[in-house]
Amino acid sequence: MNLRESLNPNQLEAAEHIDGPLLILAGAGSGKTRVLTYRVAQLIDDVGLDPQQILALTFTNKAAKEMRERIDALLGDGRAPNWVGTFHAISTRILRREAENFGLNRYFVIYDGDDQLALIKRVMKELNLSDKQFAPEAIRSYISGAKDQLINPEDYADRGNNYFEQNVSRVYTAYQNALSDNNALDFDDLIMQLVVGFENVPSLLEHYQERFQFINVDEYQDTNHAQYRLINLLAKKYRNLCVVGDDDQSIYAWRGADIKNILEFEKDYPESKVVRLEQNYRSTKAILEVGNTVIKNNKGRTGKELWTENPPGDQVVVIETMDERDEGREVTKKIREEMDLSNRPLRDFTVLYRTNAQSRALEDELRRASMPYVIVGGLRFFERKEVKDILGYLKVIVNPRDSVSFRRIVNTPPRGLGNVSVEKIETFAVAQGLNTIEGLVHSKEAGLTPSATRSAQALGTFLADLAERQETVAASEITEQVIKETSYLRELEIEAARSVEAETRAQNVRELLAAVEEFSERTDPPLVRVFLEEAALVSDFDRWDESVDRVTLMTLHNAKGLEFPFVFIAGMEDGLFPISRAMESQNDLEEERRLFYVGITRARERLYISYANLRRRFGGAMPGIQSRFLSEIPEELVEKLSTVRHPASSWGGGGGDGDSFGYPQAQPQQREASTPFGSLRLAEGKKVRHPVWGDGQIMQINGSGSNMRATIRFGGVTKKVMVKYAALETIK
DNA sequence: CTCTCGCCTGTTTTT
DNA sequence: CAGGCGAGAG
Repeated sequence: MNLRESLNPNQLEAAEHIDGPLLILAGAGSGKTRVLTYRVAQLIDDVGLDPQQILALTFTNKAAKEMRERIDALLGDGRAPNWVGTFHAISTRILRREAENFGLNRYFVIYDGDDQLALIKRVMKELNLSDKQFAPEAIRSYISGAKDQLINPEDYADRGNNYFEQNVSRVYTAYQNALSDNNALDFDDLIMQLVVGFENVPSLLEHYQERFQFINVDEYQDTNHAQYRLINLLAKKYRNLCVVGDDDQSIYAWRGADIKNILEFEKDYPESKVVRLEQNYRSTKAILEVGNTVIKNNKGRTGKELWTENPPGDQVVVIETMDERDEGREVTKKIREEMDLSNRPLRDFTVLYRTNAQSRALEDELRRASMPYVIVGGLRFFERKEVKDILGYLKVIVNPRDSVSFRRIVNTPPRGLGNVSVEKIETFAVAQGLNTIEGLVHSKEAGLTPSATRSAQALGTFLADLAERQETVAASEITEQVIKETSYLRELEIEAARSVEAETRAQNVRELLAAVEEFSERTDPPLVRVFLEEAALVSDFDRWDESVDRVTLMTLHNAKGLEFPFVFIAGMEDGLFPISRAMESQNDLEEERRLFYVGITRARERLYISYANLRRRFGGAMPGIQSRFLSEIPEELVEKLSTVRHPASSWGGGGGDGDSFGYPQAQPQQREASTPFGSLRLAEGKKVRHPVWGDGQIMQINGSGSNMRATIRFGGVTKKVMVKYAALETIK
C-alpha cells in the first residue's frame, strides 16, 4: 500500500496522522472515504495496530459495508476491523453483550417508529389523555427529541415545561416504564441507554476505552447530542479520535443533529489537527461552481471553497414544465436523450426529490416509457404492514413480553380474539406474572368465552412450540411455519385474483421469505433473533443493489454520500423545495439550501433541475412557483428549457418583481396562503376584508404558502401586503 | 366479534 | 388520494 501515490498532499496529511484528535473537513467529492480507509488500513498495516482496537462509526450500513470492504481490499488478508458499523448497530451489539451489567435483558426487541407510536397511544389511553387533544405523533417526536438530548423522564419532568410538555412528560414516564415491561428499546434508546450505562458503570466504560483506542466517525456533522456524548466518552482516555464531516452537508437538524459538534470540535479537543479537503474529484467545474455559489448564501459555515481540475463541463439545465406529469415526461425524455447520445447505462441516472410523494408521478412516466427504475427509501420494506405482521410473530417468539407485537398478531388474521378477549388475557397475564404466550396457554383461567379460549390456546401452543425451538431451528423454518399456520400467504394469494394490492402484499411476503432464507444460509447459527436484529437496523437504503441497471429514484436526504454521472433534481418549487415550513426561519431555510447543495454535488457530469407550474397535491392543485434557490444560480451557468409555450415578449426579460428567474410565472386561479390563523385560498380578482383598510380587491399575487404577498386595491389606494401578517378574510 | 362504509385529515426529510 | 378511525350492521 503506497499512500504517497494514491493521495494528494492534504489527503496524505490526514491519512498519516496517527496519534491524537483529527478533524477532517471534507468537501463533497473530495475523497474522504478514500482517506478514511487508507488511514485505517495504514494503522493496521504500518503501525501494527490490532484491528479489533479500531472502532468506525457510520450512519448507514451501506457506508459501513463499503468501508469494511475497501479496507479489506487494501489489506488483502482479511484483517479488516470487526467493529465497523452504524451507531445503532454498534450500540446494540454492546448493549446485548453487556446487558446484565447495564441492568437490561439481552433479548430485548427493538421498536421502530410504528411500534413506538402504538405504545404511546396505549399509554395515553391508560393516562386518559385524548389523542385529539395531544397528537401521539407529536408526543413521539418530543420524546424522541428528549432522548437525543439524553434527557430522561425525571429530568424532563423537572424542566420548566409548558402545558403540552407537561403532558409529554407524563407520557414519557409511562412510556419508558412500558418499554421496560415489554423488554423493548426504541431506536433512540439504543444510543441513550448505552451512554447512561457507561456513565453508571465506569469500569465498563474503561473496558471499552481500552478496547477502542482508535475511533473514527463518518458524517460527524450529523451526530446528535447523545451520539456526541457516546463518542466523547469512548475517546476520553486515548483521544485518538478522527472525525470526518462537512458542515455544508448537515441536513439532519430536524432529527437532532447538532452542527455545533463539528464546529466546536477544536474547542473540545484543543490539541487536534485539522485538515481540509477542498479538491473535488467528482464534478465538472460548472457543477461545482453552481454548488459553490448556492451554498455561499448560507451564514455560519466554516467556509470552504471547493475547486477541481476536472473539465469545465456543460451548463446546468433548468427545465420549466407544465405540471408534475409533464415533468416526469421531460425527465424521461432527457434520460433517453443522454443514453442515446453517449451510450450510457440506466444506472448512471438518478432522479432526486424533496418528498417521497413526488416519486409517484415520476414512476408513472418512467413506467409508461418502459424505463426500469428503482425507488430507494420511501416506505421501508420491513415497515410494510404484511411484513410487520409476520415479524410480529417472530418478535413475540423471541420476546414474549413484547405486548405491542402481541397485540398486533393476536388477531391477525382474525381468529375470534377481539378487544374484550385480548384485554382479559392481558389483565390475567399481568396479574399472574405471565408473559403473553403463557397467558394464551392458560387462557382458560382468564374468563374468556369457550370459543375464544380454544382459539387462544391454539395460538399459545403454536407460539410456545416455536419459542422452544428457536435456538435449534433456522429462522427460515420458523418463518415458514408462521406463514403456513396463519395462512397468511394463502389468503393473500386468493385475494390477489381480484386485487392488485393483495398481489403486491403477497409478493412482499414472498420477498420476506426469500430474505429469511438468504439470511439463514449465510448466518451460523441462523437464529430468529439475529434475523430480527438485522430487520430492525437495516434500512431500505442498505438493501439497494446499485449494480442492477435501472434509474434510481430517491429523496435528496437519501442521496447523501452517493454520486451519479447524471442527476435530476425535480420539483424545484417554492413551498416544495424549500419546503413551506422551512421558509419562515433562517436556520431552516439554510438547511434546505444545504440539502440543495447536497443534491447539486451528487452530479459528476450533468445536472438537470426541473420545476412545474402546476402541481397536484391531495385532491387539488397547487401553483408551482419556481424555487427561490434557482435565482441563486448564476445565469451564465444555466441553460433554460421549457415545455410551456410563452408569448415571445415574456422571454428573458426581467419579468415584474425581480425575484423571477426570467420565466413568466404561472397565474393559476387560486393560491393557498398559510397564515397563523390557518390557510386561506386567494385568487386574483377576489374580494377581501382587511382589519385596517377595509374591503378591497386582489390585483396581484406573488409567492405562495407563508410567503404570499398580495397587491390589493382598497377604494382608491393600492397596498402590498404580506398575507401571513395581514389577517385578511375573504368576502363575497 | 368482524367487517364495511364513509368521513376526516394530512405530506418533509429517517437511523 | 389514501390511510386511519369511528360508527353501525350483520
